[in-house]
Amino acid sequence: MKIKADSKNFGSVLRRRGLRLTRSREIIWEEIHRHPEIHRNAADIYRSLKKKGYKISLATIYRTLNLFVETGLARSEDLGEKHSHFEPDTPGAIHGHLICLTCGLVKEFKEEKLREELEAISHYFGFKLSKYSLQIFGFCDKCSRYTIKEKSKS
Amino acid sequence: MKIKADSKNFGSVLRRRGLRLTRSREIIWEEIHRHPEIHRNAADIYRSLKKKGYKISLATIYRTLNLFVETGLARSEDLGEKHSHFEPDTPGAIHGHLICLTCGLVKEFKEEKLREELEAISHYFGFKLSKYSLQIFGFCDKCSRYTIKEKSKS
DNA sequence: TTTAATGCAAACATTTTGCACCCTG
DNA sequence: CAGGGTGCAAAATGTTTGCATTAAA
Repeated sequence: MKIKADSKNFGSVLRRRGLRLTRSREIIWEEIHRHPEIHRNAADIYRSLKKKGYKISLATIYRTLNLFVETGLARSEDLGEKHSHFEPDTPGAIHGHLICLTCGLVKEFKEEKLREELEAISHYFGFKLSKYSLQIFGFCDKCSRYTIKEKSKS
Repeated sequence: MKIKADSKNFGSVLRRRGLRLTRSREIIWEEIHRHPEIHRNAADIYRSLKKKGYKISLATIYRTLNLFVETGLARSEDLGEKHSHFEPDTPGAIHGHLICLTCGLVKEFKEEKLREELEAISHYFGFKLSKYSLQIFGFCDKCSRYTIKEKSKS
């Protein structure tokens, strides 16, 4: 838990851009750091904060998350559902996701070799890699033990 | 152009499932095969067919594309825009996309080594790989020659 | 104080759906 | 000619935005 250190960095990133460090932004920042491995969507975050007694509108959640993404403080991922999922963006934390098509389990993985390979591919096609998004869909250990596959309702 | 052969397969896939081979389905099938490398969204396909004189509703386009995806005849990709893009799904054609953040150019690539690597990663985490989705965002050769980067309006 | 940030509701964009009618098998 | 397929319009979803109000700096 180095939320403190992150928070400090978070504040300075905003200040450097002339943006304000508001209570709402702090709360949302802390919320997405609480379980960074669980990539949450805007509505989840909204409900979660409401339950904790914070009255932050969904519009503000969206504006704040987008602002985090634009300033490089967070990233937005498409995990095969219709909404976006958000996660803190720590430098060098580029990774992929394994997603179970049965139970919806999401597991992060990070492979340095893979990163090098993607950079080589980009280079080969004359592209300058900026970021990548990699999702592997399949069936997790537990779910692939059963023959009957049911659709998860995400 | 082996649309003919594909069409035949297309018909039998439907029949095998007790689905009907309608004119609409044929037209949409041919349309997504016309330039399979250009991944198009539902609205594009709708406009394109309308221009050609086919009166197929957007609802049918969606229902048909979803049906194609469910039966494994096509795949749906998220290329960083708010809508989905569709492409024919030929077996073994699993690939990634390089997407230029400036001009929107989309280039497909296929790397056998990469596929093996992803399979190894899945295996390591106890996942059975079913499909994957890989997007590399960056700047294409042409666009990275200019220092001033403008946002594309996709 | 001044101007960015917020809440609210309305607007948007994309995709899905209910229902009456149509057409394939 | 029965049941799946289609068009149309309405609904559902996820996200953005205009505007008046609030609150950082």
